[in-house]
Amino acid sequence: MPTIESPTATEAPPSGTGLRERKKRETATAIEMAAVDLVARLGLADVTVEAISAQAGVTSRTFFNYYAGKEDAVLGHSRMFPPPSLQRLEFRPGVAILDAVIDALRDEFAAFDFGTKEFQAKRRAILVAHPNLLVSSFQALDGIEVDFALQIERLLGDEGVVPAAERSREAWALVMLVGGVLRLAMHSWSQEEQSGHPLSDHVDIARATILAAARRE
Amino acid sequence: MPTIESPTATEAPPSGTGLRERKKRETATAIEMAAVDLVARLGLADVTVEAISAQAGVTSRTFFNYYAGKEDAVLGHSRMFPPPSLQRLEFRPGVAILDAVIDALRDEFAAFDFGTKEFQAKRRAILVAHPNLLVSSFQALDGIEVDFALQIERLLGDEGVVPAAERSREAWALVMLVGGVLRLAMHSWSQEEQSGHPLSDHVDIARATILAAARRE
DNA sequence: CACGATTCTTGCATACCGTGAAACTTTTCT
DNA sequence: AGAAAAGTTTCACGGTATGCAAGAATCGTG
Repeated sequence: MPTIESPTATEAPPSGTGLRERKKRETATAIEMAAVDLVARLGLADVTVEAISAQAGVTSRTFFNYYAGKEDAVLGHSRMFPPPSLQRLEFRPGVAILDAVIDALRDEFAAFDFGTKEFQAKRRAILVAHPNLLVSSFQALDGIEVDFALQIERLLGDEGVVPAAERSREAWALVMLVGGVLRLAMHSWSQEEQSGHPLSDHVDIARATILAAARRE
Repeated sequence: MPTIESPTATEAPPSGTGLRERKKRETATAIEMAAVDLVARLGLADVTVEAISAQAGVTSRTFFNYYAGKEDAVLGHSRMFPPPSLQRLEFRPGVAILDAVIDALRDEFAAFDFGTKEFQAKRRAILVAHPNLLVSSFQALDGIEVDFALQIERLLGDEGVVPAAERSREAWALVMLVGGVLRLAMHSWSQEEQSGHPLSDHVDIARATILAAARRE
């Protein structure tokens, strides 16, 4: 081995190790910043991938290696980094599955609050001007819902309340509920005047609101 | 008046009158049929707009007059005919707003069941192979959600239960709930083996499932 | 039915999108 | 240092989507 091993590094470093990984992250955020900046100033339609790439200092071909299009770049959904998964989520008695799933997704949402206040404000403005972007946000990220449904079905099995025959339908219902909660949270977050509460607060309120609405009927 | 009035036609015919309107509908369904047929056989990626247009007997330029892309053509979301609106929906005491809204959208869903059994089966197969299409289906149809939220807010005002300050949030929560119900219905409909129950049945089941899931927490 | 007005289709031109393949550069590992 | 792995660039290409102007079909009216 050439260099001295970093201490407590026997465990495989999952990310952030090495220059390569760091540069990848830098490129990803550079593109994301450029995309948010340009789209906030000119509008989604009047910004080309080429312009974003130029401002980020890469070729447009590289852009497409990271993001599938402007929309994903604005939202920060890079192809290079895996989408969230519920694989490691375990059932805990006393914790509602809906809550467990939403909590598990908090980290993903935290990424939306990264950067300066100005940056967040720009992104919020974009989401106000282009509400359709919210749809693809944290929902239907290319089959992610299927994974979610399977994992939730597994949790339902561990819970043991819902009969096996109903679990798939029930799991998909929960997926749709979670999706609704997250989208509502994104909506109120984007509508908020000035930079206010973090997204996680909006998630809590959104969950309470949707559950209350469902119970009112 | 040039021609003899058709009997019982004192009421303004809202649609389907005239040769022009009929031809428009014919062209729209011709494109839709061609799109579903080709995509079912070759897959979404291997079908070009040009191929769909050719099979439908129009130019690709005309195709784009009717649909924004293959996806919309497969789903039957034509630009020529306005998306559903809740403008005319009125509050009725004793009828839950969620139910009223869903009922009002039934007609749109009926359109999904049109055509031969084979045609419906083809479309179901497409939706199984391309679950992402479901996302854009009856949700976020280019700002339709904003209209929905406003109309639901109006209904909430007529109902008079929710305080005014909470109505917007509540309305959006209902929008997300309705969206979840419709998407769940579409999902189970598309997953169904063989041509089975009409979509409206799936809507009823989906609504019950989601509300039950929300109440279980 | 004949006329103008409206509406839809078409063809052309154009810009952008998104991907594959091969050459080249940078990082990693030993 | 040198080979292997990973990332970027260049080039090429087909598909997507829209604007515009000319032409054809339909509608309303006298």
